[in-house]
Amino acid sequence: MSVTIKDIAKRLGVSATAVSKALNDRDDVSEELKRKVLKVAEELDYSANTIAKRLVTNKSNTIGVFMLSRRESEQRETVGFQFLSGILEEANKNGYDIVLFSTNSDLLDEKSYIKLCKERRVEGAIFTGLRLDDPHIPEIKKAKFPITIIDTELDDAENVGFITTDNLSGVHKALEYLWKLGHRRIAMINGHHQAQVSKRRYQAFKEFLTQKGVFDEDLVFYGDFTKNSGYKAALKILELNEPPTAVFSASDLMALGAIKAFKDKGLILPRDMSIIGYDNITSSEYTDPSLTTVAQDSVNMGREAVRLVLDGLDGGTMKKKVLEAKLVIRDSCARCC
Amino acid sequence: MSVTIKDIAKRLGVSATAVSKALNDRDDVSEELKRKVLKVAEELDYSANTIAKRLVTNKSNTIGVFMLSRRESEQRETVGFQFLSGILEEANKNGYDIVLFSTNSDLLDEKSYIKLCKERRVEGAIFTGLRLDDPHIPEIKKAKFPITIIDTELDDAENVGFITTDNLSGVHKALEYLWKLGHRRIAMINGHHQAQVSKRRYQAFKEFLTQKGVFDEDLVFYGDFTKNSGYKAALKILELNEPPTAVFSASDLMALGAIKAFKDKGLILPRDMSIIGYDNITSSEYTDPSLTTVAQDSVNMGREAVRLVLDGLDGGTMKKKVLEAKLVIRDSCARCC
DNA sequence: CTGTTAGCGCCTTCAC
DNA sequence: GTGAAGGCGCTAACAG
Repeated sequence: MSVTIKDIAKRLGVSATAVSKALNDRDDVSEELKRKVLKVAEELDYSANTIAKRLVTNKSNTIGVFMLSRRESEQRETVGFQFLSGILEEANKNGYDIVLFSTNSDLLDEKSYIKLCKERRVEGAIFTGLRLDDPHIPEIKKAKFPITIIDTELDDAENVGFITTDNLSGVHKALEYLWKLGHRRIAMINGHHQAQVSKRRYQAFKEFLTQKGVFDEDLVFYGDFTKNSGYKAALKILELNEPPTAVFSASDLMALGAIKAFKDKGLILPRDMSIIGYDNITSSEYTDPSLTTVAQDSVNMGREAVRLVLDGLDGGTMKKKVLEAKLVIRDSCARCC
Repeated sequence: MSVTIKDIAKRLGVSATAVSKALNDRDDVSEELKRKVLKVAEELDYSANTIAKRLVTNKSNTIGVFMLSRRESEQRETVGFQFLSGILEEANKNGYDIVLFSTNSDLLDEKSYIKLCKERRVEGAIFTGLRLDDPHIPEIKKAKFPITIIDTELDDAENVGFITTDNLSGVHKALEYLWKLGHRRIAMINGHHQAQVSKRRYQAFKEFLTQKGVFDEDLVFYGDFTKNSGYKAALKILELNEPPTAVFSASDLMALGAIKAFKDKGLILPRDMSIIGYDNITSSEYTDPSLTTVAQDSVNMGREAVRLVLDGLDGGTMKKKVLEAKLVIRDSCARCC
């Protein structure tokens, strides 16, 4: 079949062990043998069999990555890809392979995430797009290997860490900005309840405006992170007896839908309505008006997610890490009234 | 350590062989034993060791996916993610794992793509973003396992297939549309020469306009698929003594850059300039004016890429598959003059 | 420095 | 139906 260390050993008249050691550059082999082994390996076009190595060392050098809720979170096209870039970069840098899993696939319908991980003996896992109503959450909490969840914090889970951007300060920055522009009546288009960020952003929204003495529950609307749901929410906002002067959307995609709705209804933006998004997806730069939004460094979040897993592998308990959110000011907000 | 089939065997007082057969649902074991084995497996929280299985069966059930040129092809954020979605879906459906590799990582700097594949014993591979000047191409051509390259066709490579959308008809549809709107002086913003699609789209562009008798090499400009390069190309276009009335861009991202340049220079779009893109990235829907563009079904391309690999595994020679391109008409083109 | 022995967890023959 | 023996390719111990 394929070339193995035995073939190299035979060719050189030494033992397989010696070849193994030489290939792993261990210091209990002579430099000369190393050279010879490398040379013959080259000649025979030898490739190490990672699978055999993983079996015998009982180490898979693999991190499983789950990209869930693909369908409903269209914005993940941008953000999800950036996560993945960061994850890949950091994992490969540390000698780890990434095995990717997705929802909407037969594999996941039949087997649980954790089962999938165990069978492949992945050393750690990273989840994105996890919903709070996911039936596998109890199992995730009990996992015996380190897991990082992006944007969702689970309690009572020893081996589960999480990484997010600071939703509280992100939302506050956005509102502070609107406040300084003179807006006092501010609506929110929130995401669905199954995303933890929705809760966090809502809390931050409520906290800020309550402190200012102008919070109004009737100005909070709900979508599901899709563009269309943002569109619908915007229409409802316009039906209000006393519409707000500004809208804060919990995601860019919903903000884009809202912008479309406002324009369709004849509003001139940002003159007639200020709007601010969250995520800084690529498209937000190209809308008219371009969208002011709260940005997270998604590539870096991916990197950090891997680092947290790696730390967990080194024996630490899983950490929770919160990155800074940044306000990206573009053209979708105007001074009020 | 972890639970193995031996543990199950011991518990039931049978041999490991019997357990193995039962777990694999083979027909030379009694139904009763199967039931018992399954029950005990559950009790002991047994997970099959995929690694051991792969070693002994000499089958990795893995497809390697390479996402190259991340940096320079920003548009891949959208398109790349869609490819990946399709790949994942189809691979998982067929019981294959996806191992992801990326460029800009130490792993790839040290080892060749093929070496990476061989070591992991992947059964097939899929490449996206491959550049024609990639130093590993000769090695890819000689690969002993099936490979699908998205959007790039390699000659004299037995095990390498490719999948693309029909660039010829895509470009012709775009130009036909402009032609019918009365445009006769049409410029092109092409991508860099290291992408095969650039060559194909240029050929199609040249062919169409030559046939109409109005091809002008001086109206062909080059970018590198980035937004900024589109911006610069647009500026050059405006410096022409006799500027065109329409621009065909080989990518949406460059088109977006061009739109910005035209607007910055005070043109009213599409009145003063019609522009048409290629790719149908998410952002193209949100620009002002929204971008008319040639769309490819990237998710389906991903699926097809996997199917081609799977076909190759079944013994066929690698096929080349061309999907239909579709013109998505939005608001960036106007009737000429 | 090098080789011998043993075994990772599983599956495949081939007896019984 | 079931089990014993052997081995996938590699490395970890230990002995020399």
